[in-house]
Order: sequence, then C-alpha cells, then structure tokens
Amino acid sequence: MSQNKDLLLRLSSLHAQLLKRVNGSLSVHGISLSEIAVLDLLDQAPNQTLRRIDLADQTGLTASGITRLLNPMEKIGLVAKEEHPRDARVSLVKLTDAGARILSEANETLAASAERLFAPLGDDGKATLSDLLNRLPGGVR
Amino acid sequence: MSQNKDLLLRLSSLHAQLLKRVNGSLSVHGISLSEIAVLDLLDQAPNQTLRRIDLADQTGLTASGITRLLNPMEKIGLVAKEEHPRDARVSLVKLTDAGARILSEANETLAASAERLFAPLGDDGKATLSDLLNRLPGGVR
DNA sequence: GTTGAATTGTTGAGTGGTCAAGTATACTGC
DNA sequence: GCAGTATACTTGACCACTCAACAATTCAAC
Repeated sequence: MSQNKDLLLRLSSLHAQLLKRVNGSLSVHGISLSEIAVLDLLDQAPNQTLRRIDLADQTGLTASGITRLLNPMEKIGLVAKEEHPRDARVSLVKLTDAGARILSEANETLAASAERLFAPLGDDGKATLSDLLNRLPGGVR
Repeated sequence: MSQNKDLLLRLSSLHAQLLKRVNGSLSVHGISLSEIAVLDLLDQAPNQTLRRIDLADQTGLTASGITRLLNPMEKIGLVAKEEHPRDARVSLVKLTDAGARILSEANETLAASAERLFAPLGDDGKATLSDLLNRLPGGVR
C-alpha cells in the first residue's frame, strides 16, 4: 500500500539495528557513534571549530542534546570550549589533540564496521544510496 | 575518504530528523512511530497476532523494549495478550478492534507525513531506496 | 538608544529506549 | 526421565536523548 510509510518504518528499524551493532563494536574505544559524529564534524571544520548549534543541526540532535553530549567530552579533554570574538551568545567547540587522536583510532573501527554493514550494496549501490540520502532533508554532510 | 562511514553518519542524522518530524505530526493521535510500527506489523500478521520477540526483531527494538512499549498499549486496549497453545513461554499479542481503528486513523497522518518527506526522491527514487534498504540486515518488511 | 523579536545555549523533568540478570518453560541427547 | 542448554519474556538500574521554560545576548526598526 503506502510505499512511503513502509520506507519510513523500514528506515527506522534499520537504524535501530545498525546503531546497536556499531555502538557495540565502538565500545572498546569508550565512545559512541554520536560522539564520533561530533568529533568528525569538528575535524572537517575550518580551524576544527564549530558552534554548538551547527553541531546540533548536522548531527540531527537538539541543542540541548549537544550540551549534554559535550559535557563529559569536555571534561575528558576531547574538545575545548572557546568564546566567539563578536557574539557572546555562542560558545565555540574546538577539537583538541587528544580528541583528534581518539577520533582517528575510533575511525578505523568505525570504518571497518560500516564496510561490513554496507557490503551487500556493492560500490555502486552505496553511491546510489548516498545520492538518495542527500536529496532528503537534514544535515549536509 | 570513508564512504561507508559517511553513509552511516548521514543515515543516523537523517533518522533523527525524520523521527522528530513524524512523531510531531503523529502526536495528535497520542501515538508514537514505534507504536504504529507494532500495530502495523500486527495488522499484517496472520490472525493479527504475533509473538513479542517477532515484534522485537522486525521493529529493531529489543525484547525488553517491546515489553515496555506494549504495557501501556495493552492497558489502553490497543492490543491484547493471548497464550500460545503449545508453548507457555511465549505471550502472543493480538491487535484489538480499537487498535485497528487507531491504526487506520494514524496511518492517514503518517502516510501524508511520509509522502511529504520522501517527495524529493520521486517515485523511482523511492523504489530504488526501498530496494537498497532491503538488501541490508534487519527486519523483513 | 529603546523596544520587540530572534538566536544561542543551558537546565529540570520526562520519555523511550538499552543492558544484564533472573524466571519460567521447552528442547536435546543420553 | 534427567542434565544441560537454549528460548521467551520481565524487571531494576541506567542512559541518551527530547521538550518546555529560561537567561543572555544580538539584531532590526524606528
């Protein structure tokens, strides 16, 4: 019947399962997928720095989710808080050296895990999927 | 770099955003996407009855998640608990008339919402996406 | 330069799940 | 028919968020 509805439900089920597997294999690094997502975004950003709200937009979390996610990361020293020179509302987040190191370690695990998961699609399947996902709303990766 | 990793992160971000929008529009029915997923699976099942563990597998939740999700649904009368005739371990879940009614109401909202969300893909984009998702692990829809 | 609206971020309370452990039942091989 | 293992489900403790309300700051118009 409703192709759209089935697509949505299938996507949701898939996400739940991928998340469990990935976080499972990631747990040896003591880090979660959300945390990697943040570190990864920072790593790619100019000066390795972003506003918290941009992190929220691009991860799909809320601003408050980002606050709570970053708190422990900041205490462990993976990221550092900085002031915005011209806008006192924003609090900038910068990737630290320690954060970059953890990221590169965890990235290997993640890449291997992701490769296994998406293997059934083949290279062109992945390219097609990537293309389709990018037509949908949400964070621009 | 890692196409696989980006795919995974993109999927995760997308899911978070879709979920918020859909649950938002669904809230007028006092029901969540997970609940619809369960009702929908029951509706399609023979005798509109399933074991809890099958619901878990097909939704991507854990058995314990299903227990907690069904508890209030049972109290409100959307589903009913039944015994398995030959296996006392399993507790069967059956869609009630009330549940079916709520489902069909919520389905309209959901279908409309899903249609809006996936519109950018076009009909063949949706078909391709559906095909790709079905090659990945997880609940068989 | 003041007023009103918008933006950024944080916090308390709540929700929707997970995980690990436990209970009850069923299956398997001997 | 008994021992050991596997399966179905529930429960307590916890975690990862969300939402609504808030404070602080900035912007826009006049």
